[in-house]
Amino acid sequence: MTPRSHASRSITTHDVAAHAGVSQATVSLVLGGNPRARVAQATRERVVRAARDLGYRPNIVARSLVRGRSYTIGVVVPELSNPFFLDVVSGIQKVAVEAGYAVLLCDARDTSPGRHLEALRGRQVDGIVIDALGAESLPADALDGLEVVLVDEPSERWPGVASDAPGAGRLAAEHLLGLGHRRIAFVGPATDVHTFRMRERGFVARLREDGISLPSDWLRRAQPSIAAGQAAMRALLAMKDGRPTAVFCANDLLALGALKACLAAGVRVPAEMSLVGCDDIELARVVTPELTTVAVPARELGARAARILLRRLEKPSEPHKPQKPLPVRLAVRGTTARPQPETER
Amino acid sequence: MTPRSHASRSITTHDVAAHAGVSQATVSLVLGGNPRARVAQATRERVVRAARDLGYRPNIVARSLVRGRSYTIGVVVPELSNPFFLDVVSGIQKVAVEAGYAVLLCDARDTSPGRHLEALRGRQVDGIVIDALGAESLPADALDGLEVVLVDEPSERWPGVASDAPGAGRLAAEHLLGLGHRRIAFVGPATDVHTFRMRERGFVARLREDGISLPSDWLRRAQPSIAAGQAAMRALLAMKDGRPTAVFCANDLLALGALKACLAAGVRVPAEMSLVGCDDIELARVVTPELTTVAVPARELGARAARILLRRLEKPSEPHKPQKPLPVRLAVRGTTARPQPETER
DNA sequence: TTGTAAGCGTTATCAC
DNA sequence: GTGATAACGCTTACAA
Repeated sequence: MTPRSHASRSITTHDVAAHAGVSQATVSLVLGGNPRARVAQATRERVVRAARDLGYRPNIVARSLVRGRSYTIGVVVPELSNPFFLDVVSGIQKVAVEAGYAVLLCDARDTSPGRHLEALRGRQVDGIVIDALGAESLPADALDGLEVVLVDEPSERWPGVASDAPGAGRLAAEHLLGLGHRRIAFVGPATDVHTFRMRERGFVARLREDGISLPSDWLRRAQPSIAAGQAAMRALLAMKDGRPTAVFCANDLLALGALKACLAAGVRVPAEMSLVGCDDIELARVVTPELTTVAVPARELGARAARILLRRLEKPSEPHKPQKPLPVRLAVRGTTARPQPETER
Repeated sequence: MTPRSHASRSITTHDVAAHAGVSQATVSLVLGGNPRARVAQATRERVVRAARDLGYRPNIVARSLVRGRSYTIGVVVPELSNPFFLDVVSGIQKVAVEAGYAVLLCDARDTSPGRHLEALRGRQVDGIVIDALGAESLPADALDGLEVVLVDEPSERWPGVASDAPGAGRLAAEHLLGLGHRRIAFVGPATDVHTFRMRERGFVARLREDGISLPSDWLRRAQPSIAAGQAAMRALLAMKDGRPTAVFCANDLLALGALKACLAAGVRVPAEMSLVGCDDIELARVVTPELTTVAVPARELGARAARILLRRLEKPSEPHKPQKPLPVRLAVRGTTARPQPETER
């Protein structure tokens, strides 16, 4: 006959104490995992047995209250429907869960970051990871008294991790240049996201080194979505005085949209149009032809951010030494090729 | 001079009470949102002002402890990387957040459902939504004393919501049959998921009504992933004695993989091969040609599940009246067409 | 109508 | 080593 947890009320340290014939405090000492808790071996065993027999499970809510720490962190991302952010989150989650922290996920698409932050504070989260959301532009006190780590976003106020965004742009430019392209366009998000700006900057800088500049018509702004990428590419294809032979899109979603627009318009990729994306989300290898793109280590970005956050939570004093941006690499696949020898439109 | 929250310790009801010149309990009465709290209008206003001035924010952890409810629910899904589940989750999240609940997301791919459940209990979640995960097969007591709602999974023990899975299969079969296909194959997941089994059943049943049966070679089992769909389709294409002219895949991921395999093998879609998926994830419209599929209302599924769960949390007594399965509908797009007139091979 | 006081389940500081 | 005991911030009878 195993002891039944009668679902009515759950087992507490008091129950365990009674069962083991010790005081409640002793149970807490034994089960609390406090390293410097000196308890006799015999008592310890009795307590552990009793706990196991009764199916004791510590109440984290109560622990949180007294310790003033919830062992929960919040994560705010622009939109989960972009697989890139999902990967970042998955990296965070892995590290956090292993360390005994729970993760409260917030999609800034449903609800404004400010409101998410409010809710997270109410729940006493210990810290927050913010990904590409302009933390600086939040209500000044929205982050007061909270440990914050930023992903892909610079700040002198908080620590963070980032990928090598200018490097990503350069890599894309280099690849296209190496293939022999000279008529090159860029599709970048309209939203003011630091990473995107830097990708653009690196890209343009590298082009300029080879004496190539982007006519303003060939610098399209769009929301970072598939649909917007499609629209941008349609506009590019419709240009009267010749069209580009290659396009770099600031993220894969845009590139996927651009690819779709080309195929829909009967423009062969990569024969008539080369396309380079950025992020290397799983989808990049689902489409045909597979997307040439700059791979960004999303999961690793998330994992590092989480590690930084947890370390700061454990020892708040320790100063943060800024990390080098994570390297990116070019993944050459099916959407890039040399420009056609004689195609002036 | 606005009052500063000195980051050191946050504002409590005591602070507000002192500021307003009332007792702490009164503050709780006013701010606790208790409907039957009778407080004089004047005091109420004083308290509310004080709270606002000080920037008071209720501590949900403390509230949880005393009320025995955490206002947090857990959600366990097979894998977030399948956009279908992400949609379900987003539906849940919307409803939950609006009602003041937080959501703890668990991806069963990282960690076993059993362990997730353990962690969720420790955090005193009030209830759990389990999506397509064989709740019946979990350790019997893993769900004891918890409100549980199931998505896409039958059970007499717990309430749930489901989509019309057999209907989805029938719809797919009907469409293919109507187009004139007779040589039809099926790719279904190897894992024993109820919804998938039902989709298959509905599909096969409808085929049989027209006197068509699936040769066992044409019934391929695969993990519900793009890669597996690709492999399954390759196997189908390699069949010696003629290949099917159409394939129904039990979910979109598989269909996307199948499409990719066809394009890679130079098999024209839909001219030489018709493909039907199921779920209607966003990706279905990203590929070229766009995927014909059976649309399943994922977000609505999630939203309903959450509503059922919340209702049960508010009034645990109320019996649950089983809901009708949510209807699905066919989305005819670019991957289906009449079979080629004279193609025996 | 408002204040007093008793917990909720845990941790942590003391005496014993 | 172990056991009282006092918090943690809040809700909720019950008393005033």
